[in-house]
Amino acid sequence: MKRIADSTVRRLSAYLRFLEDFEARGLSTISSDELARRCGTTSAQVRKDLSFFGSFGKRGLGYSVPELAGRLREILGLGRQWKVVIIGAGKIGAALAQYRGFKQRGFKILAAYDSSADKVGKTLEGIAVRDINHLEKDAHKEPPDIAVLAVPSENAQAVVDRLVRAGIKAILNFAPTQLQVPSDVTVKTVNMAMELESLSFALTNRD
Amino acid sequence: MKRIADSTVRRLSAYLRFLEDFEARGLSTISSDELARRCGTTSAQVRKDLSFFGSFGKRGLGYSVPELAGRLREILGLGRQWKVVIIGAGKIGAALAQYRGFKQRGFKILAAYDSSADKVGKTLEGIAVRDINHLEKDAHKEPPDIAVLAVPSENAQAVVDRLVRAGIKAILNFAPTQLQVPSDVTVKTVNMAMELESLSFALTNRD
DNA sequence: ACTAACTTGTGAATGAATTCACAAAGCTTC
DNA sequence: GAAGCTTTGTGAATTCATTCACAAGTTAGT
Repeated sequence: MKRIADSTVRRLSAYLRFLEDFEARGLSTISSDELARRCGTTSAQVRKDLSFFGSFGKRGLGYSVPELAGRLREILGLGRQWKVVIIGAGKIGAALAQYRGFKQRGFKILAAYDSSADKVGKTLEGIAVRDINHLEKDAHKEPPDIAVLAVPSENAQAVVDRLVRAGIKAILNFAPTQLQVPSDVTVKTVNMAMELESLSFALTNRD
Repeated sequence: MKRIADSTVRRLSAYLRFLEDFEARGLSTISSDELARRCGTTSAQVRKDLSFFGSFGKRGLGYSVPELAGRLREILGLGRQWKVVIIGAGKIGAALAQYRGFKQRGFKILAAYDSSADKVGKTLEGIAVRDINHLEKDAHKEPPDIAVLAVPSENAQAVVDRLVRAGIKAILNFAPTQLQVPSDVTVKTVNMAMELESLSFALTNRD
């Protein structure tokens, strides 16, 4: 299959979110034009994005909302349950542990890990905080698919090396640092500082 | 000035973060090649990114670390203090209030706002939680530059409309929804669900 | 002062993503 | 079943971003 751009995947995700709202309101079809308006893009873009995966619409009519939502879930790999571990039970880790979106979208949090003695053994929103040294053994018993990395920048690369050795192929990184991983491991970085600086740039350089 | 791509701005932000580390270690010059390696890009990309704003390096030698860091701060608009308000004192709002990066980068949090009676009047990490109905009056006295939006999706657009009317030109949005704003207002959206779904897609569609 | 080794800055070339534009196909009305 | 209105799917054209490649400037060694 042709390589799909990251920007395309992000839009598919936006389309799905909107379709789920739309479906809940009982509406059964939608045109690329309306979907585009609601998701901040253009109808041509919507159709091009979908065309990479097949043709799901009816000319003259539009798309069946439940069918398109189902196709998008399938494309995005949301048909199955993904197993997630959270690394780092500090402030960000704790905030993530209570984030509802994981369960809603079929992401199951297996455990959180930390190295500090005053966190290990506690629970965060029903999630056990385990000693980071149990990571490899636990991962061997029940391999996680995704690791959410919420540790200080200084430790991030060392933890990533362990995660990679433990066989993890997908990392959501909250540490504001560039991570080195082999090419079969996918990393997405969420970086508040970067977003704030983009806004600062935009405010500074507007006409 | 020529329009600068968002991807460029995000890289500048990454370069700056790295230069600050590098400077703290007492190193005084760096080549585009090393900067690129540390930030996950190429030397040509580094030089092209910088060339939009001037020429800061010395041929044969590289860049002065403190000078380049200074230029980047200037370009990114970090020379001044930006005033920030947080809208929504729920879990995400509370997590953001304690985020150190704001102060570190010169972003001053003026206040948090919420509509629920059991939050208003409390403080979050030394930040007053005020009634959302005071927003307009407060903004008139001391106009915020940036609003961080941490309210439920359902309310997000209504709040944004108020923010826009109050004169705010930059919004960092944590609600997983597409916001409508006039073209002179910049929005950056941080969307966990989208990142997770990108990872799910990558795991599902790898060769 | 000359040579060798580096490294920048930048047009030109390439590659990637978005937009255009229109034929093909579906519905509705008469 | 024909005319009129709608909307998809997709090559072609365009716009945007990255990479190439090299002249020009700098340092160091002899």
